[in-house]
Amino acid sequence: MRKPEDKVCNNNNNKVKLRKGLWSPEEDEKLMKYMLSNGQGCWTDIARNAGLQRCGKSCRLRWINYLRPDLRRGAFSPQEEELIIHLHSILGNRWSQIAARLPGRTDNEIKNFWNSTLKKRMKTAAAAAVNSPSSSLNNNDSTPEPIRDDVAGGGTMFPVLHEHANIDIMAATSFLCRASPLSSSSTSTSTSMPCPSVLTFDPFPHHQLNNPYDMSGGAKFPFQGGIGEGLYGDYGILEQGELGLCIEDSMIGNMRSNESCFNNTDENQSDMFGLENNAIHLWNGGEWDFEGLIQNLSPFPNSIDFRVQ
DNA sequence: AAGACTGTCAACCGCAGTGAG
DNA sequence: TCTCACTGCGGTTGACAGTCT
Repeated sequence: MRKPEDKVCNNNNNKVKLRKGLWSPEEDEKLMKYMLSNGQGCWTDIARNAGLQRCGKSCRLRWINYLRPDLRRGAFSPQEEELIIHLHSILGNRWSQIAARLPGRTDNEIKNFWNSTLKKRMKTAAAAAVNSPSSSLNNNDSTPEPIRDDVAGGGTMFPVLHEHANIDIMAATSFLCRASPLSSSSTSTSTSMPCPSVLTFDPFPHHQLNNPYDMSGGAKFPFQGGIGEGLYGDYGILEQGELGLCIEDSMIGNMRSNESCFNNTDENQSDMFGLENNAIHLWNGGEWDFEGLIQNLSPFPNSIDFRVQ
């Protein structure tokens, strides 16, 4: 925690000493009273009108992260933990978006929780999975080991398999499945390594989510830029320009599966998709892109069977 | 008991996006 | 079109608390 300190700032041409550091109960009370009676507005004005020697930015942060009446305080529930893990596997470090799906929780809170607790837990779980005797990665079979980013190094939770000329979709999906720390159906956080009955993986690494794929001029290779972190669950979220690809794990053995590929071209919204009865269900009306997928999967085993549901 | 180490979390910083003038 | 203020976001810092040695 920072000690309160004063800083001389030029605020509206007036030399005003702005306080920094921890908020005192008196400051909290001033801000709370002002916000409850006047509501949200320009934070610079709020800071001034509430009689606080704080910058607007500091007031905003204090209100959002601590004073807001609708904040849910206390430890994260197991359900919340699982949701955070799941959402992070989809959204990456987009804490505000994750927080938006957890009522009463702030992005700062979730970020802290992730960095202090969940990241370590996931790393441990992933290491255990890789070191597991049952892991194919330790087997001396002929399956080439996918190249992966380290969990910490990549800043992401799950292994990232990069596109390489000889990447093997079978090995990749198998790897993701075995390395997955989460069950697709479990409702409780688990550190065991169940193999999900349905494996969904996101072909795009999280760091590319802000750079939606350019779908102009034909579909892009869905693994372009790397096979990304897995979406371990029975639903997911597609942002604009993202393709989704789902493979039913139980069919990996003979490389025949119920597959779908779609992309979301709506810049204003995310698409939820889910799996049910081996079919992909898409809400909000994403645009299917089977031709592109099939075309772009041509370098891969042709025994994969894609069907429109 | 005390110092070292580690975890937690509030708050700051810098950057990017946006809108008004 | 440009500038500037404001807002929101993610990364980082640093103080305190708890645990370990």
